[in-house]
Amino acid sequence: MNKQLDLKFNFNPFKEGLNQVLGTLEKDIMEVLWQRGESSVKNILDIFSADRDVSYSTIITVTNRMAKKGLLKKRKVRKAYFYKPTHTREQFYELVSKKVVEGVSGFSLQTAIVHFIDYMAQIDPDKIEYFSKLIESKRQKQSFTTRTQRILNKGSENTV
Amino acid sequence: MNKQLDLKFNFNPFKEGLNQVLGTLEKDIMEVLWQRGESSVKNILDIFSADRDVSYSTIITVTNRMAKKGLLKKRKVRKAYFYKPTHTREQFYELVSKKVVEGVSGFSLQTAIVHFIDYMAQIDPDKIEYFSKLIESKRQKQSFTTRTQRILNKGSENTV
DNA sequence: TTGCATATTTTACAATATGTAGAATATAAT
DNA sequence: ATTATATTCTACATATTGTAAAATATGCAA
Repeated sequence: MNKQLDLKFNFNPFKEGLNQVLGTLEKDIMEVLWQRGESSVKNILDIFSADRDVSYSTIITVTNRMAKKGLLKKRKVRKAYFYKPTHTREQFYELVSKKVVEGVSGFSLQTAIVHFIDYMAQIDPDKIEYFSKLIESKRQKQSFTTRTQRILNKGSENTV
Repeated sequence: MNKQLDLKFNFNPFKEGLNQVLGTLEKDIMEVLWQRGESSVKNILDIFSADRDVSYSTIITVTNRMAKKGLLKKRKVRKAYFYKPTHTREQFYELVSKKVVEGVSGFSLQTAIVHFIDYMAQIDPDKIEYFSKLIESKRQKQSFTTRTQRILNKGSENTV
């Protein structure tokens, strides 16, 4: 079915950015792959060597685990495997964001609403405008849908 | 300072309700304590015995870990310790919700907004109304603040 | 004060997640 | 066939959560 559903992750709200979802090494590998595109372990290691000191087998272990988790796809080329992200950076952010928003909304919608607006107002007041517009369009669609359904229902009632 | 900040947790959006934040046993213990109020390990065990089969020392281990994590407070009475939640159920939901909303907003505000509204529209269309009102009040406060600040700034400019 | 009932602490094992890497094994190319 | 390279296997460390036996402490009753 949907590949996105294969992806499992935890969200740590006490960390920052991608580290809310990925381990430190996982994140660094992901970044390399998003920037460079499909790469071998060697490739990844070459880019790391500058700043990090991590062994070949460590990278393999982690990339394989990431593949198992649905983060990466493997492709064999000669001797070596090449890895590439299952999703683009944008898709990934989408996925995570969506799942967490749904999660926290399911957890406590009322509270989530309030904190969400608070956060926006505090961090990015301009977003409130954008938000209002989005809401308006949703409301319009909804009332349209509602009206449509009412009509349709009446129609079927009449028919029955 | 703020006790709430002592609380650390992970959020698993693939689980449901309190299990998004707590382990299964942790959650069950928390539920008992919220319902019964401060209780001893014995008390907790008595309530469990009906459905669960878990040992005394297991409960102790877990309650102590929960105390260490900031979920519970211990109080010695005679031989035994009594535990009670650091936060009420409502406070706890507040806390978690807030932290996760802030977390996911920091992760990707734009995306979070969209999915948030989508979720509301889909699950609880009426919430959109409530939401709009909240937004409106925020906008009002903001524009008031902005106006006030503009005036204040002008004042200081004039003064300087 | 001694001993029992009760409670805690200590210790430890299991599973899962993540970081780490040596050793053994496979494989491609010369 | 040998060598360089890559993978797989195995394993250890830390962290979280569930689990509990064994050892130890403690309060009370006789």
